[in-house]
Amino acid sequence: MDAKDLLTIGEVAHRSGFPPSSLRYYEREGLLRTARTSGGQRRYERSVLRRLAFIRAARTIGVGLDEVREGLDQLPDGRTPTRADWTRLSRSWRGRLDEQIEALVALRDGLDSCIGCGCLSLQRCRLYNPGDRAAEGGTGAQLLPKLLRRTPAQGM
Amino acid sequence: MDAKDLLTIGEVAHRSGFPPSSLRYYEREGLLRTARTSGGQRRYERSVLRRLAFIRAARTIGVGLDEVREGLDQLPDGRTPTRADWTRLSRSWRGRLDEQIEALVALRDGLDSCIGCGCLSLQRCRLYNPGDRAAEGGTGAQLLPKLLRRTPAQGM
DNA sequence: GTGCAAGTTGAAGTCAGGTTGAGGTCAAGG
DNA sequence: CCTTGACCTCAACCTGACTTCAACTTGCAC
Repeated sequence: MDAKDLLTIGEVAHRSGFPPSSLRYYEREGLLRTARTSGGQRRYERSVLRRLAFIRAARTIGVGLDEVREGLDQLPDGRTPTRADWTRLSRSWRGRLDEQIEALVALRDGLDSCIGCGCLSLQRCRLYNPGDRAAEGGTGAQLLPKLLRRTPAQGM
Repeated sequence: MDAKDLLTIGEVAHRSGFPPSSLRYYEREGLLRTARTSGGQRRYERSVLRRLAFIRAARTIGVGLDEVREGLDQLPDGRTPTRADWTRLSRSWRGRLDEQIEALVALRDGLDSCIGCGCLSLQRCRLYNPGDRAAEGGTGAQLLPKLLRRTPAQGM
């Protein structure tokens, strides 16, 4: 924890797999805090790697940065987060993952029956017309949570 | 199939659940073709509803518009698509869905073990460090296919 | 004390998948 | 014929998560 343990942005980038631009971006967005040298360069504590690991996992399962920030904000500010702290955070995603899986399985099964029947009917097909809403409702119900839609993710 | 069977954009919007703006957008993007009245207004064949149902299902499972277009392009141009045509298209998504589910399940199981061990370690944790690449590789392997990342999707 | 890789900033650009708005036109009922 | 709601186009804007750029500064090795 001496000053000499601090990492440069390049080192953090290398060890975390996030490019420096993302690290700066996360800082701007309030997900990370950094110390600075007298000259203004960022110096990261080792613990940032854990935070970044958390962020990566969150992003991977589709948690948006806002929510990630909320999660991270719940970590104790002074002391080093304990195992229990991280566990609590992770557990909520377990539920999210379960939901996502459930939604996908339902969709797959719906697709199966569609293939079976060959219908693809607006009127009858479960997959294409989730809420049995045929030619009625306005906005069109979404079967899957928005989370599950894909993202560009052209970088990395 | 008389001229009188044609639908206005408003009717299609209502029946399909897509807002008119999306219908116009899909047309610009080459996913839909429309007839026009002498005055330039769109008139849709009834079959567009089926196409739109397909598009909705595709989008729901995270297929991008490019790929949807490719799929639709494989439909016979002259004749009405048969059951077999739609089935062939749908079947390829079945594979995609299976992949997505598999990836999520793997992720969930990884998360389970993380919660179990409370580690969340960059060095050891499967979830946070998928490729066992700890502090080595440059870009950082992605556990999930890009498809699975979420998208803003603020509209609808 | 100098060279230069690595760091800094703010502004702007990118991507998909649309939406919104202004300003104008169409079509159908009365 | 006239009104009115539905429709038209084109351009600009939106979100989220970043990346890229230009112009400049730091910090460390030699």
